[in-house]
Amino acid sequence: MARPRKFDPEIVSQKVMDTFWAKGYDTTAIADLITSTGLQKGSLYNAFGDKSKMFQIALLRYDREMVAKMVELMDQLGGREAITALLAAPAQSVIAGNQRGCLLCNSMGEYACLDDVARGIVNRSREHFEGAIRRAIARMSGPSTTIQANEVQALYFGMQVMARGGLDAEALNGIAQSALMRI
Amino acid sequence: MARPRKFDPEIVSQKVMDTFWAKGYDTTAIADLITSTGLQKGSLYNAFGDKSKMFQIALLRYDREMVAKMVELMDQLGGREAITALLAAPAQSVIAGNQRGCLLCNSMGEYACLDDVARGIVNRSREHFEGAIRRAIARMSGPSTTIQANEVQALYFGMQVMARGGLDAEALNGIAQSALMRI
DNA sequence: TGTTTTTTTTACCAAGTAGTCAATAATTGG
DNA sequence: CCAATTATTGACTACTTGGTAAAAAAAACA
Repeated sequence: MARPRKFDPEIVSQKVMDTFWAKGYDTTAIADLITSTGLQKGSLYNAFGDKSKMFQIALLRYDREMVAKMVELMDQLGGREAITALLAAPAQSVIAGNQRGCLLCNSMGEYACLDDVARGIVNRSREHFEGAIRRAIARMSGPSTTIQANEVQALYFGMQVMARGGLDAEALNGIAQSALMRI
Repeated sequence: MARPRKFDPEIVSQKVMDTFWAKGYDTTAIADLITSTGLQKGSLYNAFGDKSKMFQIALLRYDREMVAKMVELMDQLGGREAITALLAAPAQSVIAGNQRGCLLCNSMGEYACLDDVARGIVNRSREHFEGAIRRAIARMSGPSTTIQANEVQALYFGMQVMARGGLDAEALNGIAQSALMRI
C-alpha cells in the first residue's frame, strides 16, 4: 500500500557497479552515480544508503556475478583448460574495448581507503576466486602441479593491472601463453 | 641575491613521493602534502607547480630511486638470483611494516585519472623495469628460458597488489617459491 | 642602510564533496 | 474518496577540494 519504485534495482545496482569498476571507490563521486543511473540523489540514498554501502553492494554484485561466473566456468573445465580460460580473460576484456581491469583487483589497490566491511567482502571474494584456481590445479595432470593457487591469482591480478595500465591484448596474450607453457 | 629556501627540496620531494605512494594520486589531498612535508600551500605550489606536476615529480623520483635501485641490483646478480631477489621484494616490504605496494603498479591502477605526461612516465618506468627482467632471463640457464619478461612483471605486480590488499608475508613468500620452482 | 629578489605566509575563492530534510507525488487498501 | 505509506524531488548544509593573489619576511648586494 505504498508508492512503487520507478526504477529497477537490479539495473541500477548494475550501473553502480559499472561506475565503481571504471573509476574506483574514491574517485567516483555521487554525481557520477547520479548521471550513470539516472536517479536523483535522494532516491539513491533512500534505496542504497550512503556511498560506502553503495560500494559494498557493488562488490557483492561483482562477486555474485563476475567472480561466480568465472568460478562456474572454471569448475566445468579440465584443470589446464580452466587456467587457460582464466588467463585469457584480461586480453578478452581489452579486445572488447574496456580497460577497467578487475573490480576485485582494483579494490585491493584501494584497500587503504576502504572500511572494514568492504575489506571483508574483498577478502572473501578473493578466497572465493582462489578456490576455483585451487580446484583447477588439483585436476591438472603433469609434472608441475606444485604450482600454488596464489601464484596463478597473482599472475592474473598483475595482468589485470597491466591491462588497466594500457598494455595491449597482444602483450597480454603473450603473458598467458608464456605462463601456460610452464604450468 | 634573494631569499633562500628554508627547506631541502630533496627531503620534501621524498615526502611527496611517500605520500602519493601510500595514498595514491587522486586520494592524496594537497592538505595531506602540507602535513607530510611541513610546508605551507604557497611554498609547495611555488616550488613544484600544481598537483599533477607534484605527482610527476614523485613518479620520476620513484623511477630514479626505487626502480633504478632494483634494476642495478638485478644487473649485478645471476639471472635466477635476480628474479629471486625481485620476487622477494613484496614480502620484504610487508615484513618491514608497509603495505604501500609499488608506486608504479599503483599508478597503473589509477591510470584512468592520470594525464598524458604522468602516463608517459609510468610507461617508461615500466619499460625501464622490464629491461632488467629481460636481461636476467637472458642470463638464465636451464630448460625454461622461454619465459617472458612480461610474465615475471605481471607476477610481481600481482604480488604487490595482493600485498596492498592485505596478503601476509608468508603467503607472498609462498608465491615466490612456487614461481621460482618452475622458472 | 636601502633596494631588489625570492620565499613564505595568510586569507581567500569557486567548485565540488557527501549527506540531509522537508515538501510533494504516487500508489494501495479501506 | 480518503488515509496511510512510500518514492521522488530539489533545495540546502557543512565541509573539502585544488588553486590564486597579495602582503609580509628574509636574505644579497649596492
